[in-house]
Amino acid sequence: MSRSTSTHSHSGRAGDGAPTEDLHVTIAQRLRGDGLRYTGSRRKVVEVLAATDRPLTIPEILEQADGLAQSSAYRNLTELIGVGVVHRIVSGDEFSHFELAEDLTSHHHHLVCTRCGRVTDFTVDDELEAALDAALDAAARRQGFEPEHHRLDVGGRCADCR
Amino acid sequence: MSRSTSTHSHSGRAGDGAPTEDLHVTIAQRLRGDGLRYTGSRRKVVEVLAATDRPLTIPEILEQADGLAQSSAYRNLTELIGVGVVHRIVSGDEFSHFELAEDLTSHHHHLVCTRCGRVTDFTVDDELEAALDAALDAAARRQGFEPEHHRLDVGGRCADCR
DNA sequence: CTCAGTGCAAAGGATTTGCATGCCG
DNA sequence: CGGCATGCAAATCCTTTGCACTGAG
Repeated sequence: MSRSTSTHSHSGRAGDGAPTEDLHVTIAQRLRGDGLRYTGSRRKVVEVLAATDRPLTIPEILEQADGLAQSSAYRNLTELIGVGVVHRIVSGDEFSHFELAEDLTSHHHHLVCTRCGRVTDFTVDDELEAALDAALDAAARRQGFEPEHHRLDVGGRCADCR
Repeated sequence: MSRSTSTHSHSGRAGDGAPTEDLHVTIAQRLRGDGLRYTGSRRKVVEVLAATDRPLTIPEILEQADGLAQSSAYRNLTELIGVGVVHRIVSGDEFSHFELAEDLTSHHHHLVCTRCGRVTDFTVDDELEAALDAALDAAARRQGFEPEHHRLDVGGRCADCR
């Protein structure tokens, strides 16, 4: 839960200095809670994900995590997903995209380019989000469904592919 | 493209009699427009999808399309998707789910069970849907993104898996 | 020391594709 | 008849897994 107290909402850059150090502390704790270690590889993966403002694919992650084996990347991500630190996005037929879990960043949605597959984040007005949440909850329960989260993707052409 | 002028929105059941006959006419036309044929296999696939009220997987489709080869089912679905008659849903790691395109049915969203993978349809209030649509459009364009459609999925536990 | 983590290579599994044949128009 | 459609089997390709070794506590 711990809504990260990070001063800035991880605008884009970062991933190095100390501003996000508490992020790593939080993650280390969650992993430890499951008897897992926050190794250099895992931290590197997290740093790569934290340094960008959009979900990344395995190839993109490996590109920045010098020397990390592909299988290790997949395994690390699986563990991180297991402790709720990372979220996986499946969008299309290509590679899956990975991002830090929303409770480590903030609730947002995705713009998925139907041409190049690129995924970008975006948010909607809080008020609308609340109304949406309430409506979804009601509609789901009406069918005996217990809602846990919602995912809102907008498909279309990104600025580069228009 | 071509906002179909189909009169009714095909409620749910059906798939046999004549009430949905114009659905097949529409589909046949779209296929023909691309030099493709509306064969028995393809019609069968469409009938299976039209006869249910939720997206189906390839195994589920094959179960009802007696004798159809798996590769043909995939190929038929690919062609049908190509002419905008069928839509593919990727939700998780398992099989993809397929459903008739929204302009042949009606705009709706999905409840995806995180345990058994089952996908069910649901809709939200028209007013909220309109507000949502406007907000998404604005947010997308703000990033130079040309929105084409939106997909709203709610993850959670279905009635059987609670 | 002990056990989780890692790399490498092989296995898995949903989906795609090559090829010869069947069938609609 | 000509070309799309279909089956079957083999190939793809992202992702997972087996195994032996390395490393952190």
